[in-house]
Amino acid sequence: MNQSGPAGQHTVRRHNSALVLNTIATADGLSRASVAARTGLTKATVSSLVDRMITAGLVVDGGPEHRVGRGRRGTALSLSPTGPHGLGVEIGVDTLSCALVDLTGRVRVSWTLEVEPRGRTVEEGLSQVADLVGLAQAEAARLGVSVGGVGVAVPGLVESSTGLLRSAPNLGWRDVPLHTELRARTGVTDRPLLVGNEANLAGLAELWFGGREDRRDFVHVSGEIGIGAGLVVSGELFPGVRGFGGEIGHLSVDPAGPPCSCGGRGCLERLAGRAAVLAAAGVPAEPEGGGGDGMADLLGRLRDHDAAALTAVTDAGRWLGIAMADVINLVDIPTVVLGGTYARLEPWLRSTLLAELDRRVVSSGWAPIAVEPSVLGSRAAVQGAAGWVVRGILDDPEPFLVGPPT
Amino acid sequence: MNQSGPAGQHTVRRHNSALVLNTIATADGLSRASVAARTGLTKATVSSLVDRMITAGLVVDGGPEHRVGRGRRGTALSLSPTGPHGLGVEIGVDTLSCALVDLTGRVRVSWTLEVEPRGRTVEEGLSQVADLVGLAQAEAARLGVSVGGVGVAVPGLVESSTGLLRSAPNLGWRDVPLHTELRARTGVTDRPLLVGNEANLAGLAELWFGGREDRRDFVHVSGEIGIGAGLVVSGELFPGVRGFGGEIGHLSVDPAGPPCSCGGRGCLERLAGRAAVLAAAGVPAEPEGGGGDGMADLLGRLRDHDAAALTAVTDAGRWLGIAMADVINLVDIPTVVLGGTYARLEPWLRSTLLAELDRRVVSSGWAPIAVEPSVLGSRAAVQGAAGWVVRGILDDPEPFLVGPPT
DNA sequence: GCGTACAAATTCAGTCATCAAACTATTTGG
DNA sequence: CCAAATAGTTTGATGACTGAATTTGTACGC
Repeated sequence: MNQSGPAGQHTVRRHNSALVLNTIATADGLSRASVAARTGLTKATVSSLVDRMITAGLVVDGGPEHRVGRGRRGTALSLSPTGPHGLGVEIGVDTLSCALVDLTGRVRVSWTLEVEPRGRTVEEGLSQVADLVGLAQAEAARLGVSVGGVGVAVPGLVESSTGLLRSAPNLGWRDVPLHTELRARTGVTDRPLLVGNEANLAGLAELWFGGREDRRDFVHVSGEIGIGAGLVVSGELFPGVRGFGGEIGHLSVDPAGPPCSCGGRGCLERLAGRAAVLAAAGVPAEPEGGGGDGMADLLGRLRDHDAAALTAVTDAGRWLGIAMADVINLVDIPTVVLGGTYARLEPWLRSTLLAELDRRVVSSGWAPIAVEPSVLGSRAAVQGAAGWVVRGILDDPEPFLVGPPT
Repeated sequence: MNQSGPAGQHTVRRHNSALVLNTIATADGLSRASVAARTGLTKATVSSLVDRMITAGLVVDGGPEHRVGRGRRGTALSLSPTGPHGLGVEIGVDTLSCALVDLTGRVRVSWTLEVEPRGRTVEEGLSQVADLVGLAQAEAARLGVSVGGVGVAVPGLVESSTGLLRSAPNLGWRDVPLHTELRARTGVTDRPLLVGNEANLAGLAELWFGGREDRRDFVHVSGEIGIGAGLVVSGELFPGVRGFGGEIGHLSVDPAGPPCSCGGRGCLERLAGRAAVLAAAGVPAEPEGGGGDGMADLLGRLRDHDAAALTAVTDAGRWLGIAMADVINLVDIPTVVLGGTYARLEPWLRSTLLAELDRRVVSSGWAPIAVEPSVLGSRAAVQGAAGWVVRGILDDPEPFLVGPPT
């Protein structure tokens, strides 16, 4: 049983509102009649629901549609570009990013701040985030749109029930009550403020904005400084019980391998993480303070067929393959999407990765596994964070639909 | 969006019926008033719903409750022991089991047939199953109860959308359309006939009948001939996209380890499976045709503090720990339940297993992991299969609640 | 140029499940 | 023996959907 409460007519309304709004979202420009046909609701019901959404400013009633044949033309419905926006923030290791995204998923404005990497105190970090949110809210006001909520992406383990950041090794943060702190500092108290893991949100961004409406099941691997993953199943994130899911960085791919900072041995991150790959390829170490772009260097070497670079990357593909095989055997997902750094390395990783998958995945015989590079760039996580808010609205628009004055 | 269809009043009824029935199921002997209080529904609504369930024979109106204090006594409601039963079947390697389970989860009758291990053709196997189902149906008729559906547990990969058994190495079966075949052979066409993986169903059995109503999140490891797992999250099985989830038998715990029949190297099953542990402990090989009980032998040696046996089992615990750490890092589950063979070995496995978990699980620092032996015996999978049917009824009783004649 | 066929959208009565509140039934405490 | 408390039923109101009829708008045929 879905431990949910009692249902009443309002529940029906809620459900159908979401259904109609999502239908409009996935197929822009539908008429009321087509929405009715697609959803199985009556034209009358759809009209009633759509009217409320129009008065609430979530949907706009465009001009008449273009269609051949006789009969009256329907009016094209679309998500309102001036409806509530999602505000996404990403707390990166050396950047702080922010984006305003409208209901259709389009990025309206985005900022990226270079910040002092590491060594930042929690206090500094939080006030920087609060400032940025304030800036974005001002911008939203200038654009004349409201902010429907704030989503925050963090490179660490976030307890979903409390919004507590348990551990973010790359930031050097531990046990920071992000949700409470940011509510207080940003003054966002009457709208959702969501905090989530950066890799998970990047996965969701890929789902929503990656142009793969057909693919509703995949693992999105995002290799930035650490390695994380987002498991997307049936078009929804699978975050695990407390929200710590998808932590593939410390899957043990070689129990006899080199020791890792986490205490284990032969962790994926230690063997196929950015630092490990660059080192194995012989790329000079990146200075701690940022600046040097080892990845560009590596890509150059790969294009020049540098032997060490090629070996380093194909080896990484092998380790990644072992880890992904584990993931697929465990949660049975047919597609691997390579994001972050791995997206750019995909051409060179691909063959060894696929070879390991074919060999190790129990179901590979009759259900081949697809490997694809992500189409989103480094902004995936911010977009995911903002999109999270937008999704929340589309999936439950009821709070925005004030009762009609009648 | 939960790609579900339109909602109407009937949807509300459905939801609330399930809610009320589940409330009665989890707390036997409640009165209508208490159900109303717990669910948040009105007394009037609860009365109306309960009445339908009583006329449908799902619920019985017991005598007045015993309670101190003033006020009228309520009438105790319980699940009807003569309501529809779940019929579970387990196709094992050398056994064929079957059980009739009532709505409360009690096993009413159960059979176990020893059958020729392996070498059985699909044809033979299927007709044996059909015969057994026929037998059980006859018994149900004799008891005067109806069969609400049939659940079948198989040691192999079952595609959940089609009920196709893709592969069952230990049976030697491949690509058997179990669902269609069994529908045809058993004549069960108007009631659900569900086919699922044995390890997954054992996990569900642990959830429903293991007396752990509080624990709604765990991995259940069942080590019989092969090693499988059931991931239970928020009180529901997580079967993966196509139903092949939980295949931990071929997680690679040692990439440089011995080759496995699956083509990989150092698979968990190869290192910590029953055969491997027995061999490492120096227990004489079990004859192919069954008979010898190597496990009893092993347990004897363990109690006698036999060095080889102890090392074999603690090593297995270590391998299992590596695999479980991967599982937990990936899907973030706080509890490991050891079922099947491992339940009996738990006292000896425990410490090395826990040690690996503590070391490798990223979240172990602030969220300790519990390890517990299963309380269910070898009948777990059959019970799970039967319980699956019962759950289906409790979670959607509507089909059984014929409209009142009024 | 005009009527007819056709499709979109709205209107309105009907249905149905919930709720709130009043009412009946039962039991205890004073 | 009555007042207070609790269980369960009855009744009318509310709200959301449906289905059919109606209105509005567009194109095609003559």
